[in-house]
Amino acid sequence: MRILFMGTPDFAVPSLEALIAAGHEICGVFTQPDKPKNRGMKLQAPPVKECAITHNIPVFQPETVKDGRALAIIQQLQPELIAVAAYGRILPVEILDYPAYGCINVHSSLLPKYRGSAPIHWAILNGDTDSGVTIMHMAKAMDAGDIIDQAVTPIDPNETVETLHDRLACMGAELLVDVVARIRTGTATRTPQDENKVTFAPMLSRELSPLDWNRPAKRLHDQVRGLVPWPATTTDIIGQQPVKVFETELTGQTTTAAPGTILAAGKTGIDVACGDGFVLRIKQLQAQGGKRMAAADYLRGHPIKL
RNA sequence: CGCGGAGUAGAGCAGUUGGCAGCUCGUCGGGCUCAUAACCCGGAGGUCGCAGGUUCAAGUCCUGCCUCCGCAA
Repeated sequence: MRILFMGTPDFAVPSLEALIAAGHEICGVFTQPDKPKNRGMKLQAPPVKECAITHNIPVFQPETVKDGRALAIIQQLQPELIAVAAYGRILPVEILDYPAYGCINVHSSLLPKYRGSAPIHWAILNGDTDSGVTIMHMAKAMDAGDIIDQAVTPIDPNETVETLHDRLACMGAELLVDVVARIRTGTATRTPQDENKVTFAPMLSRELSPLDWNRPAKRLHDQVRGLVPWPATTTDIIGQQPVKVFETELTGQTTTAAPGTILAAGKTGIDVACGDGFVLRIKQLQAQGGKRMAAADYLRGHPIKL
């Protein structure tokens, strides 16, 4: 099938590669413009662009898709289908309506749960035990289109956004190829979303970072797992300056110490009392100006007196 | 030229007004113990990121470069 692909970050790359591998004709790739990023504000190409270039696929990076120029490009490319994965732009109806087979999207949640930009993070932040991917038709409202198919995966109680993200990206790619095949043969179904079950996964911000030790250990553990690698969690109970916490472990031990009390600091990590009386062990952290390291490594240069 | 921090033993850090390169952990050897992520004794391990410069003398001061990290996006 002649497909136009739209996507930007790492999450979208497996989908693009899967479509290519499945033998589809990718007539073009839309991705966000290179942006000044990181130290030195150097221009950085989105991962999808890198991927498209290595496959010699024409790349388009319009500043906006809402003026007529994007549509004009699409009309020239004449895709039968537009496949979108984390493109980061809202498509106007003229574009949604253009391809004969419509526009479909890979979304990293089990819609209608977690519409929005950070579904993977919120699934973990909320302590969900399941997640998944949805392929749906695109509608005017964000992530509100009819569902074509979904795939479920359990969330391990200790896994992080990083591993779930990668897994969902692969699952999404696989399901996307599957759905495209069904669309071609006319066997794809579409199921409207239950509007009563809609929830949203808003963008993350650094305001979510501080760890409140008055909260239960499990909730703090979820917070840590759900915010790596960015914005990560922070605490000021270690050292002079706040440190970022990247990995924790529920020890299952209990304590009567006040929340936020450091109970132990050694080779296994830093044990902290939480609001529900359980102990949370910090295993990996990052001090200001330093790099991410095991708590034990940190302690060698920054001993904690109990 | 967005702002700022940092490169010193395998790891994490300290190193004052330039004056013998240190600490904790690990590692190796030995000892103690029913036992250890325990304790005691001993040892090895450094081109102080790279290249120049100043100096009797540079980890330390000056210049350039490389790499890493935080903020901000």
